[in-house]
Formats: sequence, structure tokens, C-alpha cells
Amino acid sequence: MKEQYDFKAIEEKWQKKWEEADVFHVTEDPTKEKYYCLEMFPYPSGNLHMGHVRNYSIGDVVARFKTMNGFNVLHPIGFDSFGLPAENAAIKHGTHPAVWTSSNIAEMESQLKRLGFSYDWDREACTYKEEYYKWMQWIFIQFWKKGLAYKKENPVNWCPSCATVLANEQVVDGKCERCKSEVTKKDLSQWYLKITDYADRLLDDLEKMPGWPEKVKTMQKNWIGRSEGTELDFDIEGSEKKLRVFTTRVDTVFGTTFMVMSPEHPMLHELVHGTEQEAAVEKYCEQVKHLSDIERTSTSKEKTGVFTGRYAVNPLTHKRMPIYISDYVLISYGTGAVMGVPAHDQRDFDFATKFGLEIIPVVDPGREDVDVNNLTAAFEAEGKMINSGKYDGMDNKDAIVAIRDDLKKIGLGEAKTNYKLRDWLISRQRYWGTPIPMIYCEHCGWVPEKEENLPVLLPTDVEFTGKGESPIATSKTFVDTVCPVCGKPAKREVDTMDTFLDSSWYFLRYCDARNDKAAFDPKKAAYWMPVDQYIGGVEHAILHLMYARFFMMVLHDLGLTACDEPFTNLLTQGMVLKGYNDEKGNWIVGKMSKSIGNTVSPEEIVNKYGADTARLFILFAAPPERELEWSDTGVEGSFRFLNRVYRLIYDLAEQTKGIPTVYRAETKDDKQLNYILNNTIKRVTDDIGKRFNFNTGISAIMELVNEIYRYKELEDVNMGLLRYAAETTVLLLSPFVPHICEEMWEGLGKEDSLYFHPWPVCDESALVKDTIEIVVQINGKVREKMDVPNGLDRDGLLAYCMEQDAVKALVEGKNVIKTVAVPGKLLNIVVKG
RNA sequence: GCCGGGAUGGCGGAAUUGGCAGACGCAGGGGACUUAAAAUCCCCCGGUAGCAAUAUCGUACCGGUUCGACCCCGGUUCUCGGCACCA
Repeated sequence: MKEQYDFKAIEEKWQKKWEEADVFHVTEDPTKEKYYCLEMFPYPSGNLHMGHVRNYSIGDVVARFKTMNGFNVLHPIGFDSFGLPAENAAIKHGTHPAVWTSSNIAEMESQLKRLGFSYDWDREACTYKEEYYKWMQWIFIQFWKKGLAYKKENPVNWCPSCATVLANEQVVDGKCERCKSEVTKKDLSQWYLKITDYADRLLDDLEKMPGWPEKVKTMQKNWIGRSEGTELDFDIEGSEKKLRVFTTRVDTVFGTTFMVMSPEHPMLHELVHGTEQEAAVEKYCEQVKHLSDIERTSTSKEKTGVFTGRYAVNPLTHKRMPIYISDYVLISYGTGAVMGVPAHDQRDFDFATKFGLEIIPVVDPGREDVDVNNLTAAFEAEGKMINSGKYDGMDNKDAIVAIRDDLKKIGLGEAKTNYKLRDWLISRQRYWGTPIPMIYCEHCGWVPEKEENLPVLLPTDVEFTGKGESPIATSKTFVDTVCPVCGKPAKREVDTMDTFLDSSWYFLRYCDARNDKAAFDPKKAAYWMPVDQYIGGVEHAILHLMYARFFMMVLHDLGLTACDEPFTNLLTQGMVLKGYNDEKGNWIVGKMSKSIGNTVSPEEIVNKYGADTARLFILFAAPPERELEWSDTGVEGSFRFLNRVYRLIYDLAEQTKGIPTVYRAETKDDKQLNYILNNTIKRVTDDIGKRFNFNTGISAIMELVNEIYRYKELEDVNMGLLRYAAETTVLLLSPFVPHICEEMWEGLGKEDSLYFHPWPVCDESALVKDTIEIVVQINGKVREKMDVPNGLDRDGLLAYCMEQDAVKALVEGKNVIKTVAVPGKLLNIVVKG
């Protein structure tokens, strides 16, 4: 240990030692309790940013802490390495996506290594490699065999700029999540995964996951959007057909005064064919086609629509009602048609007002402030039934059940559950992804490639035009093949998979990353899974986290995994922000962004202060879930603290050389240091292990260091205690800043790596004080603080305090009405006068 | 509009079960060391009044419960995030 803290030399030295000794490599060990600590793997953009550093620093603290606590810790890393940027780079620079990707991965690996994260690199998984996507294809085929993959022609979300389709989840505000272009609709034949089959399980299991943030569970719940209601049929005048609608408010059926169909409703053209209204209806449908989703779903937009010329008949009232079409009715939800109840639905109210349709109230809350016969807006709350025949007087909630049952009896309705969740569209018209291993044969239809022929390799003889069809279609070697079933000429699917499939099972591959016989060995997966702690950005709250849960359930149902939920505990870390001046000169604190220029590169910080300082600052500046504002002076502060610790340990290593850590705390100062020392062990253990509040854990160690500085300058110091304090400080700090701690550990004469050293244990007896400070309050206000003997009960504390002169003076001449004594905490005396 | 967070000094943030508000750090002020600077070490640091001891106000706002509220309850404002014509 040198006198100066030479972070560069120290970090290089220990990273090399760790690598040579292969300390982070783990294997299944049934004699030890396992702990799987996982951070979301990065996309290999080429450079680590501060968000990565934060994510991986949090994970590294947890992994190292659990290892020191005796767990067999799996802490893997890999790269989510298929995707559009590699392809765009290929178009721009004429290089192959694989070249761009692998050089970026190499660069990021070295950056990760420079930060000293404790990854088992032997388990590294890169999704673009054959050894990975081979098993991705195998899993896809298992889905297909189970009936969970199908191809279907549908209007799909199309991004004209990326020239590919998008999943519903990838359309944000009607725009492409990636490039922000407006998304349009296009009819295409595409592959889907039947995630809707798992909608109930995905929703219900959320209740069983106490280790997930409420926020994420709510977001998934809303996304799945389960809605329980009733489907019922309306007769169409002059037609054999019935118009089926879905409603959650079947109690309002007597208030229906019109019907609305979606312009895309399959029955529409037949209904209007040959009528006077046909031209107007077709014209409206044509207009709607040209609207983007944003324009169409804008709530501020005034309702539009056209009368179809046809009438429906209410099955309960036999009332005759006009059928309209309007774009506010979505073909993709429910039955694509609704019953219009203007009195009790705001959208229907707006529509009825615009078209001068009748408004009949059927639910009345019986309150003065609501006049249902004179509504200015729809009344959507609860009340008693009116204008509803035999149901009048019932609570509307009861009427939902009663009316649904009656409709069922006459065969015109039934209970029905609807979901917002749609099947997952996974085809992408791109090159840089896993080829969908399906073959189309004119005789056999769609059939999968034989499993023994996997992987279906990405062809290399392709042109990257960036337009239209998948570039794979330009390959002269790929498309033509033979049918695996009948052997006749057939054609391969040229689309690739959404990269979200790759990331839906990578945590399973880590359990057995080098397996070339299977995606993973179920026994190994059974040992490691589920992930005990998953850490990543909240931006994946819906997409990735729900897809991964879906995959896990399917793989469980296939008998490949024991558990059906992948992540027991989830931590969503906050973003890294930095302040900057905008065009007007205002000080804005926002997300670090290259286009704004308010970024700090990890590399720069590591070069200037070292990896330990970067890690320490990022963990200290804010609790992990909250946003973190970058502060250059804050980084300096973290660096100063590490120097301060280094100097302390350097001094103590000399001063306490060869002294055993056996001691008895004799003096008041000994006892105080011993107390703070053990209390710090307890606090840091809780802060890392239970609370995930690394910032307060680090604060506690700072306080301990301040106390040791104070203590060591005293005349009468206990060398054994001091030695123990020094060693403990290094151990407590080591999950946060491992390099400097290894160096100090060595400086203290230790030969083992502290990576495997047992975590310090709090000596509870040191926490028992002879006297404790309690607070004396008068009417709830602090008036006095005094030391009292420890262990006094309620009465003893009261009696002791009332004897003290200071307390006597406080109550003198006053009328004591009540006293509240809380042992170990305080005494509150309520007085009058 | 609906659903979730959040609001505490000049700043980031503490307060773990209803019990000393402001730990720890940053910035700032003062001092020691130094020829000087850097580094380091020590002290001060919410507002108001006061030389001071101390008093008093103070956790977005209004009200409530309690001996006692940053914490629990009711209402309001602002703010961040998610969803949004889902019948």
C-alpha cells in the first residue's frame, strides 16, 4: 500500500488479479443458498452511459454483498445485440451489421471491466450469435407446436421511416417509439404470439408479487386492461343478422337511443348496400382510412359520424333506434359496435348532442345536485334504476346482474370479459434479427424447419436498401428450400423476429450459457431461477417485463422451468439527469442527452477520478429509485472521501501492525467507538440487504470514518479496537468501492481477497448502553435532554426524571395533568398554568 | 380525463414503528498550517428577535385526530411519470 491513493494503478492491479484468479466464476452448488442478481443487459451502442453505470453499480453492490454473506451468487452480463441501429450503420458505412456489433461489444466489455463489476464473463450471452439465436428459433418452434404462434393478415402498425411493422407496445402517442415518425396502418400477413391466452394469468399473478413496485404492477394491469361486461344482440330491422355489442353497463340498456358501428365493421357494407346512404357511408369510411391514429383518437376532436339508414331494435324495450357509424368506435376492441346511451356515457352524450338524438336517463342517484332529466353531461356514477320497466328501483349494480341473467335466458346476451391486450406481433421486415424458422410449402402450408437443422442462419448475400421488404428477400441462397414435411420446393419466411423475443429469456440462457445441446439445462435453470433481484430502467415496465413473464409462463407450461415468474424482486432505477442552459438561458435539469449536450461520459470520470469514485458518487447522490442529478462538485466530494479513508487506513495499518482484533471497550470513548462501529455494521447491512438505500449506507460509513478520526487522536486509545474498526470499515465499504478496499485490505496485511471474506457481524452487546439520552418535553415541546440509566421501564423512567432538578424546575408552579413516558425515547409532561 | 409517485435549508438528500426535523455530503463563511497557493485539519451554517443563554416560527397550502404529526385522516394547489374515445 503506497502512501498516495493512486487509483489508476490500484484499479488496474485488482482487475487483473480478479481476472487471473477467475473469482467471479460460479457453478451450481447445492450445498449453498443461491442468489441470482441480474441487471438488464445493454444494447451495444458502442459506449456506456451514466445510466448503465448506475444500473450496474447497484447490481454490483448487491452481488458483492450477497457473496460476502455466503450466498452462491450468479451475476451475469451479455448484450442485446440484434436490432435496427446495427443495420442502419451498415447502410450508412457499408459494413456488415455483425462487424459493427462485435466491435461495439468489445468496446463496451472493456468499459465494463474498467468499472470493476463482478460479472461471470464465462456466461456472457450475445443474442446476435448463432449459439444464441439457434435456441431462440428452437423456442419459437415450441411456441408454434403449442399453438401459440400463428400467421395472420391484419391491419398493422407501420412505420414508414423504419419501413417495418411495430407491436402495439412500440407505438407511443401514435408515433414510432424509435424514430418518432407517425405510424400508419397497413394490411400485412404477419406472425403473432398468442399472449392474450395468458392475459388472465399475467394479470392475476401480479397480486402474488410483493417484490415488485406498485407502479410497475399498475402499469401492467392497465395495459392488460381486463374489463368485465356483457355482450348482447340487437335485431336489425329488415335483416336476419343481429348487431352484437359489448358493454360494461348493461344496466343502462333501457337508455339506449342509438347504435354506433365502427367504420371497419365487417357487416357494414352489406347493411348499406343498395341504400340511399351507401355513398355517404363509403365516403366517410374512406376519410377515416386517411386519418392517423393520433387524429382519430384525439379526445378534443368533435364527434363525427354518418347515419347508415338502418335501424336496430332494443331486445328489452323493442324500441327502434338508428344505426350510425363513427370513428370513435374502435374495430379492435369488443365487437366493433356499441349501444349509444347518451345519458350515462360521455362519448355517447357528445355524439347525441351533435346529431340531435334522444337522451333517456335510466340511473338516478337521487341527489339534489344531479337532475337526470336535465343533463349537461353524462351521469356515469351509481344510483337507482328509473325508466327501466320491471328493474325500476333496483341499485344499478344489481341491475347489471339481473339484466344480464334475463338476457341470457332469452338467448340474447352473455357475460364477457374483454382485454386491451392484443396478440404480440413479432414479424419485422428487417435483416438484423433472428430469422423466423418457418417455411411455406404449397402443399403443407406453414411448417417449421426441422429442429436438427437449426439454426436457420442469417444469409450474408443481402442488400441493405433500408426500404420495404426484409433485406433477406434479396438473398439468392436463403429463400428457396425444400419442405421439411413433403420434400417439395418451398420458400423460407424472410422476416425476422422482434428483438424483444431475444430478451425474453436471456436470463435462462445465463443459467447454462455454453450449452450446445439445449437452450438451457432445466436442472441448472431450476437451481438458479427465479432471478432474486432484477434491476433496470422503468421504461421497460410494460414491454420487456411483461414479455419475459409471458415467456416464463409458456416455458413453465412446456415443462422446461420449475417457476413461472422470472423475477422475484424488481428495482427500477431512476434516470441520471444533468442541468444545462436552454436557448433562453433558463437553467433546466433534464435527462442526459447527446442532442442537448448535457452528458458526462463514464470514461471521462473514470480517467479523472477512478471507477471507485464514479461508483461511490452515483450510489451516494440519491436513493436508487429516484432521479439522480449529476454534480461535478459532488463527484469531487466522493473522491475526497475515498482519499480520506485511504489516508486513515494507511496510518492505521502502520500504527496497528500485528495487533490482534481482540479487545475490551473500557473507556467512555472506547464504548462510544465500539457502539458506533457495531451500529454502522447494522445500518449498512440493512441499507444494502433490506432497504436498498445505498446512499444512507454510505452516509453511515462516513460517520464511522469521522468517528475513527476523532478517536485515534485521543491520548488513551485501544489498539485492538482501532484495528478492528479499520478492518470493518474496509469490509463495509468494499461492495461499493471494491478496488480501493482490496488495496487497503492488503495494506492491513491480509492475504485473501475480501470478495469472499465474510461480511462483518454486529455485536449486539456493544449496542447496549449504560445510559441513554432521553428527551423531556413540556406539552410536546423539547425542553431538556438528559442521560438516564438504560433499561428503565415506563414508571421507572418517570420516577427517575421527576427527581431531577432540571425537570423539577420545568414543572415548578405548574399543574401536571398527564405524563407520557416512552422508555428509551422520551418523557412528555402535559401541564397547565 | 383516469391511474400512480412526489413536494423537507442555498443544493442533493436524512429522519427504519406517530416520539429531538435537517444525519451525511455539496456549496458558502471563519480559523490553523504554508513565504504563498493547493491539499489537509478545526469551527459555524433554516427564518426571526437577542451580545448571549434562550425564545419563537418552520417539512407545499387549509383543516382534523393525538400528550405529541414530515409521518395518520379529510380537502386544496403545484409537479413528475404512465394510460387515454377500450364502450
